[in-house]
Amino acid sequence: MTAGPAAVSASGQEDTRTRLLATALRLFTEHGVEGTSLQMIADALGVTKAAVYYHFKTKDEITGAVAEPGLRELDLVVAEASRLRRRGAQVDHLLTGFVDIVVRHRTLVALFSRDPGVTRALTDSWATRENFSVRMMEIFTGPEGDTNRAIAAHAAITGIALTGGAPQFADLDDDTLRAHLLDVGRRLLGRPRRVS
Amino acid sequence: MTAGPAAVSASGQEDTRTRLLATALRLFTEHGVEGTSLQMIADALGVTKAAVYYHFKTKDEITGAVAEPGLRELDLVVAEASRLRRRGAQVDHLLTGFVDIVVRHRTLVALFSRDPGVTRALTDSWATRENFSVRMMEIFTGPEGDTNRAIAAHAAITGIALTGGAPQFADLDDDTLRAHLLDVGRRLLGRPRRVS
DNA sequence: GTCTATAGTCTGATAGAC
DNA sequence: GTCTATCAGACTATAGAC
Repeated sequence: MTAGPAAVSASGQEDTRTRLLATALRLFTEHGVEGTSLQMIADALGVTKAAVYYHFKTKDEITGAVAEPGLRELDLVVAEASRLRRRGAQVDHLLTGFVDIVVRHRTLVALFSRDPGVTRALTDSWATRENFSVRMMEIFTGPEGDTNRAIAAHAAITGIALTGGAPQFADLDDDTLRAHLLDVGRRLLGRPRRVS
Repeated sequence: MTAGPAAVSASGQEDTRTRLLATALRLFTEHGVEGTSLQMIADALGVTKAAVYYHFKTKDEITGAVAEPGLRELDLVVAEASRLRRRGAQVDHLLTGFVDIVVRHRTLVALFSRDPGVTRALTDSWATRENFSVRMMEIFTGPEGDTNRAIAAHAAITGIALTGGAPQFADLDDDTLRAHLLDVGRRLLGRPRRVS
């Protein structure tokens, strides 16, 4: 008996929950959080609305559960970067970590980079998307508060997130996408680039 | 009697319509198109829902009217760029034109760069946001179909649009914002940069 | 664990008075 | 040109059977 993630006693439950979250993410990406109803999620899963409510008490809870893994990883990477001594190392660590999260989650980071519905749903449970944005901007921009750097950093974050989640690049394998997104970040943040 | 735009015989009407569109844009930016109800628009204007319906038959019509001026200008700039002979000139014209539109409309371009509700509302009347994205990508990326260039171009478009519409840069005057956004575009598209 | 049935609210939209 | 009043339908969410 190989223990699955968080080894559930009864089988199937964790699977339905996972399928539900994957379906919700897909629909959220396609129609936006506010544009996606519980009915749409239920229909796509082939179950009823009430079945969805068995797994999650509210729609906001679904939104939170969809966003959680990405936000958790992002939180970790930002914290790690903050602890580094040299600023160049901070920027490099945050950039590579951020790009890696974008690539592995694809549409998810793009979703909460742009959807007001996600922010609204998470204002209580998480410290808001804006908080991540601010902390990342501080590291990328540096203490000087230079406007040009701030705008470049903002463009890097949004550009990487939305491009990594764009459907037209969905076919690219992780390594290829990661390399190109890193290149985007290095250009905008003024970091040394590898051979392209 | 100085003729206003499209000189309306009765006064006041054009003004209410303009106020309505400005209010709608603000709310759309804040809550997303699907997250904004006609009730919210009416309340913000201090009128009733029925008063809103006097000016526009449907919500989609409001969305279309909000997006129209930006899309019209974008369409023009893309067409102008296409007619140029040298590829470098095409890229430069499209970049400066795009940045200029972003700066003058601020939140608007960010809105239809990211909100699925806008795309859905305009699938009939306009040839869809995707069409603009494709045409811009063709010019920015070039005929070779290089993946690195395509990703850089996509990041440039989304990064410029979302950064230009970001609330944290709303205080910057047009010239400053334009210069920095141009810099972002030139870095990503590999165009020569002026002195920073 | 998934269902039916339904409550209660809000939506976009219409008709018609002023 | 803006209002009141109202519509049918969709929404989130709940209660309780199986």
